[in-house]
This record gives sequence, C-alpha cells and structure tokens, in this order.
Amino acid sequence: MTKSHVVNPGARKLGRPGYDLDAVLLAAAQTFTERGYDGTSMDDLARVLGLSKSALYHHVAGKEQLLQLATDRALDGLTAVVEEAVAHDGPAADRLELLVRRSVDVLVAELPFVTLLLRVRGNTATERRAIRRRREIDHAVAELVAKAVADGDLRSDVEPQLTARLLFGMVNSLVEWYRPTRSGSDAAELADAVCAIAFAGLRRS
Amino acid sequence: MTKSHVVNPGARKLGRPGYDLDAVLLAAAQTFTERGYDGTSMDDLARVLGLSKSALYHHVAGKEQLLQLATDRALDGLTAVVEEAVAHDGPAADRLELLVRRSVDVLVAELPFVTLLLRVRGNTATERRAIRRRREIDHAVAELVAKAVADGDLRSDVEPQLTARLLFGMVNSLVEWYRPTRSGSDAAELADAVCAIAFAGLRRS
DNA sequence: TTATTTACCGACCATTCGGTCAGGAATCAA
DNA sequence: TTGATTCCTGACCGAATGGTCGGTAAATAA
Repeated sequence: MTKSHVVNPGARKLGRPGYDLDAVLLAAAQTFTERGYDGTSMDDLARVLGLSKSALYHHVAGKEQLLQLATDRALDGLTAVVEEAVAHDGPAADRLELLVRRSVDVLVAELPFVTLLLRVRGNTATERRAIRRRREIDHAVAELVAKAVADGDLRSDVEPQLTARLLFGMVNSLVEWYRPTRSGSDAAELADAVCAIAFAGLRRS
Repeated sequence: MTKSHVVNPGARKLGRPGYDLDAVLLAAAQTFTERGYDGTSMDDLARVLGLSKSALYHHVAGKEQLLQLATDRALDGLTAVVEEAVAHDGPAADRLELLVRRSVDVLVAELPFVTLLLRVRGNTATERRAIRRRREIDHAVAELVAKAVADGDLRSDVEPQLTARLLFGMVNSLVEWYRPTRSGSDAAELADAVCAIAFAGLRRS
C-alpha cells in the first residue's frame, strides 16, 4: 500500500505521527466532490489517504460527520461574506458587488468545501441542515438585491429573487470548471470578469 | 402496497397492462434528481413506482441503463438546439441569444433529465460518456461566443470561453430552483429575464 | 377453453456498505 | 526500559446493494 503520510510541520506532537483531522477533512471534501458523497465509500476514502478504514475511524466519528464538518466550513465562509456585505455602508448595489467579489474569493479559497455544499441533496439530517443554512444565505442575498432595485440602481423588470438566483447561479457555476493554478490567486481577475458580465452585460457598450 | 398503475392511453396493447419504459424512465429521472443517482437504490425506485424490484427489472436492463437513457434524452435535446443555433443565419450574437432562449426551453421541458445530466460525476462509463457529449456541446457554445466577440458585438475584455461558461452557468443554474407551474409555459418569460440580465446586465441602463 | 403475450412477485445471491473491536506499532518522556 | 500517548491494522458484523430466477396474474386472440 502506498503510504503518503502527511507529517505535521513544526510543533512536535506526542505519540505516533500521522494524519490529523484537517488533512482527512480536505481529502474527504475533494473525494466527495469528485465521486459524490454517496458514491464514495469510507474504504475508498481510506485508500485515497493510504490507510485502512479502521484508521480513518480513529480520526472521524463517521461518514456523516465528515460531511457536516466540510459543509460547515463552506457555510461559515459564505455566511461571513454575506454579513460583511450587509453590514457595509454605501448603496445596496455597491454592497452587492462587494458580496459577489467576496463570494468568488471564498469559492476559490474553499473550493472543495463549497463544491460539496452546492451538491448536497437532502438525504440525511446533516444535508437538510446544510440546505437550511444555504437558504438563509440566499434569502439575505435576495433582500440585498431588492434594496438595490428599490434604490433604482438595478433593473426593475426582473423580480429581485429571480435576479438573485441568476446572479449567484452564475457565481456558483464556477465550482463546475474552476481549477486552482499553482501561481497564486487569480480570484481577483475572475471576480472582475464575473462583475463585468453580471452588472454591465455581455454586449459591447 | 399502493399501486398507481399508469395505464397506456388509447391504443390497447397485448398482455397484462402496467408500466411502460417511458413512465419508468420519468420516475427514475425524478428520483435520481431528488436523491442523487448513487443515493437511489433500485428498491427505492421500485417503491416509488409501486411495484417490486424484480418487476422493475422486467422493464429495464439495469440501473446504469436508466441513467444512460435519461442523460441521452437531455443531451439529444441540448444538441438539437445547439445545432439549430449554429446553422441559423444572422450575426453570431443573435444566434447566441437564440441558443440561450432555446436552451431555457429545453431545460424547462426536460427538467428532470437535464438536471440529472448536470449532476453526473463520472463514476461509471455511462457517466463519462455523458460528460464527453456535454463537453462537445460546451465547445460549440464557446466557438459561437468567440465569433460574436470577433464580430465586435460582445465585450472582448473577458475570454470567450470564460464568457461562455459564466453565461451557461447562469442558464443551467435554473435547474436548481425552477419548478414547473400547472399553468402552461412560463419558459418564455424566464428566457426573457435570462437574456435581459445576461446581455444587457443587471444595472439600470 | 386454451394459447400467447406482457407484467408482476417473493425468495434468493454475491458483494459492498458503514461501522466495531481487540490488539500492534511508532513516538516521546521518565 | 518502561509507560503513556497516539496512530494504525486485519478480522469481523449486520444491513443494504444491484441483480437473478422460477413461477404467477391479467389481459387479448384463437
């Protein structure tokens, strides 16, 4: 069996060295994203990490807990940017653009976790909880869009909720094709493109 | 067990009446979409239809065949509109808008099948085949966008492929929230909203 | 009535699933 | 060396999975 132990850097810990929860969680999110949550067995995941299934259970209470931790990480990141945008001062339209840019940042920074979140279906209690938290975020976004429309800064011929859904449908679609580059962050360029197209439209102005 | 036999309308057939492949396929696509392909067992599906698992296997060769038939139906619809748009005459930008409108039509008309297609991961040969066909479609779309940019009708400050991805990321996101209404087709209104936002942008003009 | 055709059922099978358990191996401190 | 701590393994368990098989039920045609 090919072992690729991730030894913890710096601070020595007690006992036999090996994986920690964070490394397991990252691998889990990536594998769940690639093959789907239901399509990934704990044995698959163990093989990816290069250890036995029972060793995996030393780090984690169960499969569902992995999903919980992973989706929470994504949700915490997204909730933070929504709260930031809502609390910010200035016109709602500007705050919405800020929200889009920050959301792209989070998607890029936490890609495997957000991808997993966006694919959750609702089969288990954990999944339904994640969906509930997502809905709260979507609601806050729709409110911000509605404010921007009321301010007269956004087009009023499309329902605010529909606008919000299409806008973030575009933003979130990024998890379908974006893959990180080795050379630092291209999140800013990506956010520029998204904002340009979303706010000013595709057509040459 | 609650039986809800779908008796075939009109033309009488030979033998005991019951389900036909089409009804099974529709239920399969809906259930796969709700719970995920891997998250749906053949027994689950049989229960949804109100019959036994072995009866299900009388209609279908296997689980993977259901996925194949369902994704093919979505891909055939999408391929048709792409070919129509490509073959159409007029400026590329107009053909692109036509493609978006027709795509919305297909998404609405074949919602469970397209939704399933967009969630396919690549675990089986069938899934990989579907993904390959999808890539061909995406490629044709990107070419159309590139032509429209070359014509000077679309903004050139964003890579054509990125533009294509974001545009259809927005279009495809519709499967995440759109639910059919009992009162006929609202596909046209939906397409209007999508085109307005995508081509002219969110901001008031 | 009987033959034919189509649809269905319950019992069964090999495999895989998430998860458990008792113990072994690697590390550090004393 | 010994003990404490942490990480890991192989064997195992009951349940669920995709799929099969022999036989039955309901319809039309002869």
